[in-house]
Amino acid sequence: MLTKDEIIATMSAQGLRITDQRKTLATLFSENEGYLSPKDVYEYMGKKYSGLSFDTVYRNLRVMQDLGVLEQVSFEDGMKFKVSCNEHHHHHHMICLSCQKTLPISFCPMQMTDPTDQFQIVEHKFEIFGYCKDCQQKNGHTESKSDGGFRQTSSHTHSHGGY
Amino acid sequence: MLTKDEIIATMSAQGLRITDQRKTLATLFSENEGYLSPKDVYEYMGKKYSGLSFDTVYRNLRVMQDLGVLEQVSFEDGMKFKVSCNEHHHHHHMICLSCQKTLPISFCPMQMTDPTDQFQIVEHKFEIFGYCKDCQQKNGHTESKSDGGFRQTSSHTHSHGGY
DNA sequence: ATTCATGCAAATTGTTTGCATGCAA
DNA sequence: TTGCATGCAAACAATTTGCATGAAT
Repeated sequence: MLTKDEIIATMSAQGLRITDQRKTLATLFSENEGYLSPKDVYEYMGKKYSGLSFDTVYRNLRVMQDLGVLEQVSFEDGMKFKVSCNEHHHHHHMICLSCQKTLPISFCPMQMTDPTDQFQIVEHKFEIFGYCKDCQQKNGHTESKSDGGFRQTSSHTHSHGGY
Repeated sequence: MLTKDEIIATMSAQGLRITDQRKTLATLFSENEGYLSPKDVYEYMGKKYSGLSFDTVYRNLRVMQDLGVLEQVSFEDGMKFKVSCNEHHHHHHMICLSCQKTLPISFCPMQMTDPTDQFQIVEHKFEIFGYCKDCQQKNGHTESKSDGGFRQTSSHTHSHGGY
């Protein structure tokens, strides 16, 4: 993941001004491995900046995502942001359903071309959801399938069959 | 995919009333393999029902998704709905970036357990995006990576490397 | 006849935009 | 000092809710 300094350096290199808010944003995202909603960010920042406005949060999130220091992902309950990986090789993610931490995995199932040849493949998505070591211990998530946590999209989420 | 009659039968079996609008919804989704936004549905239905209101569309989409006859997926540009697959085995999807048609694929990359053993795996998502045969011919989508079509989430969408 | 579905209006929430002021460079 | 960043207000879009009426059972 990008560090705070890498984030700031990138923004500065692109001609953006390094305001105090943006420093705080860089810190927040570099120290938090999970996904954050605009509201999460607003509430966190609001503790430090009394007159904070939502539109500035949105603007900065947008700017940082355009710059590539943040990644934007749409979840069922809206858009969320996380700091970009700086790994330059192709990789996928394991996402914790409890703390939303994401771990990169280098395994990619997409080595083959489409066996049916029906499709011109452009891109793919492969994500694993579960509970990370920390959250397994903290919350005793040993039952699995507890529906409490959020989850990305509902596509074929209904459990037909094992994994 | 579920047929119109299967959709209606399911709704009826659950005690829902089969109104004319709901019949039309069943027809619309059973005859359309792609994802539809609430607005898409509203506009289509509006042609037939002059006084149609948006909230009824939302209510029916919600009801049908709760019943399991529709699947709801969050895209970058909002929620979309498609008729459920009635295939009961575990499977994944290839989604056309042009017409949004979805084809089931039986290949599942998730046969192995987590090699790093860091994660208690609960579920996973594997989706392939591209252009189906029809759209390749119609639109000459041979270049690939044209950014015109919609695309689900932006997670590791930035193209670093091949597949 | 009962109960649920619908339309209407309004409320809520999420997000964007225009403009004047303030601050980083 | 100059232009971008911010706060404020307002616009806009997506979605939900309360209530009275109408239709399916």
